[in-house]
Amino acid sequence: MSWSILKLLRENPDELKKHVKKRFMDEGIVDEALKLDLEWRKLLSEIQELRHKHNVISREISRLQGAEREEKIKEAKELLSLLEEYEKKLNELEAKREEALLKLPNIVHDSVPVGPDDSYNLPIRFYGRPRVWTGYLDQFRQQTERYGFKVEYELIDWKPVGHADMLELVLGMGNTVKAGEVAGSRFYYLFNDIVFLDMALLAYAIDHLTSKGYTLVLPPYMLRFKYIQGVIDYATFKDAIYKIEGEDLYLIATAEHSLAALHADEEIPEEMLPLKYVGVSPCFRKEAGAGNRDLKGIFRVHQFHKVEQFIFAKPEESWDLMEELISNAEELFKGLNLPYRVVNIASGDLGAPAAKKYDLETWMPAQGLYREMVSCSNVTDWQAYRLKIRLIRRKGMIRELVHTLNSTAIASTRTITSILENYQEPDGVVVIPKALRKYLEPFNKAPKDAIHPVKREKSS
RNA sequence: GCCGGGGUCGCCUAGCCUGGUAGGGCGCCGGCCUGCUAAGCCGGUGGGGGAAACCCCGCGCGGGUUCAAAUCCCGCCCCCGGCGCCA
Repeated sequence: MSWSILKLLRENPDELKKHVKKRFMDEGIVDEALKLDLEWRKLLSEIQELRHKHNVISREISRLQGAEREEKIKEAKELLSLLEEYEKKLNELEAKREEALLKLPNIVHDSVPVGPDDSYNLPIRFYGRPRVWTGYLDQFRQQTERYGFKVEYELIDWKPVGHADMLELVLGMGNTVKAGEVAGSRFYYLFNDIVFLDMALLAYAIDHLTSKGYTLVLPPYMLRFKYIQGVIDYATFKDAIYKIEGEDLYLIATAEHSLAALHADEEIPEEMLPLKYVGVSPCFRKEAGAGNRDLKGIFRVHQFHKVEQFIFAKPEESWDLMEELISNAEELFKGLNLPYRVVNIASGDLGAPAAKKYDLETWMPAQGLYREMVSCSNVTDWQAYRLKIRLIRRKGMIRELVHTLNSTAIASTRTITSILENYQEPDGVVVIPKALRKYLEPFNKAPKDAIHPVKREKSS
């Protein structure tokens, strides 16, 4: 099993450094990993030689009798005490090497824009006709024309109410204050129409993707450390992952995690690939690194529902399949008629697992910004190495690591915020996207055409 | 949670009591043979180190006993059956 990153580390460390440098990470991690790998291999060879000697003697003993036998047993014992020393050193070295290897990020694909942060993210296409409030026209242009795109828009002279105020004040269908008391900030209670909307969004995404042949999965919401470590890097682990006290269990931050683990330690015949899944699960995130960003409302929260696409692929197919994933997500947002752009994420803003990442960002009329709704990554063999997910080539029975890819289909609360802003009328009514009506139909009390502002009996 | 049975190469299985290089079947890969096909025959079929020869490791995971552990001992995980509890 040959991990592309380890191969590159050994054969061309300078090339690997270039990739690390593109991410604006410390190249020292490459030197460190290389050094430890070399030391480990050297010591391993020495130990294997000693073990060999011991094995030879041990086999002799079984054929010997009397004094000769006693002599050999003594010799074997001496070898063992030497080995014990060496092996202790090896174990230490091995742990350090492992740690160093797990720190290595994926390579950066050639098509990824190079830059230290999200300001270098590159929009590659736009869809829809955003509603732009006159006050935001300049910044709208900044987010479109600066990149050479001429995006048609509808100019409006009223400023839409932000999603957070829409939810709690205008519609009266959410309560983050009470949730803050009982659970903390970034939690929420949602009521009635918004809950139906949440469910309808999930059903819409599930329906769309299963129709395309994706296998529907309800996965575990918790995983053991071994598998969590297999799917994310340390930074994500620290910022996002909740632990169950007293148990080796961690709450997933996305169904991606459980879906990746679905084939851990397995060999997949190449003719079975690609394996396409659509998972639905709650997502739990600490948002530890978020500071005060998006503190209001339900845009950035500790728990939400998400429909997630996940593919296990042959390496030669993964880049085409990444395009399939993002276009699936685009179909969903086109269906909702939410104006969006697709952004090629800059090298410095990529997570360690991803070789390339697209975000789908919808226009948020009340913020005057395109905001992330979908994240779509080709992780190549980064997760497969950690989880030991291999494919078998029929020709020659060769085993190699699969590529894994993941993409949001719909994240419920975030998409709701987008709907609250984009489908908002001046009178506070929120029109329901036509594509969702079908999924609201089965419920008597679910809204079908629009969500109406709360009636305030004593208001002026 | 308790009692019992189990976890061996991609899959199935032998070996465990009685410690001494893990055997067989299926599948798959490569080859031979056969006018085609089937059958048959031979070899291969886990991970790692090494330029190679070759060597090391590997029987759910982790420890222990031993010159030597799939095999004996301890802890943990998972599966099956029974009992209990419970949505």
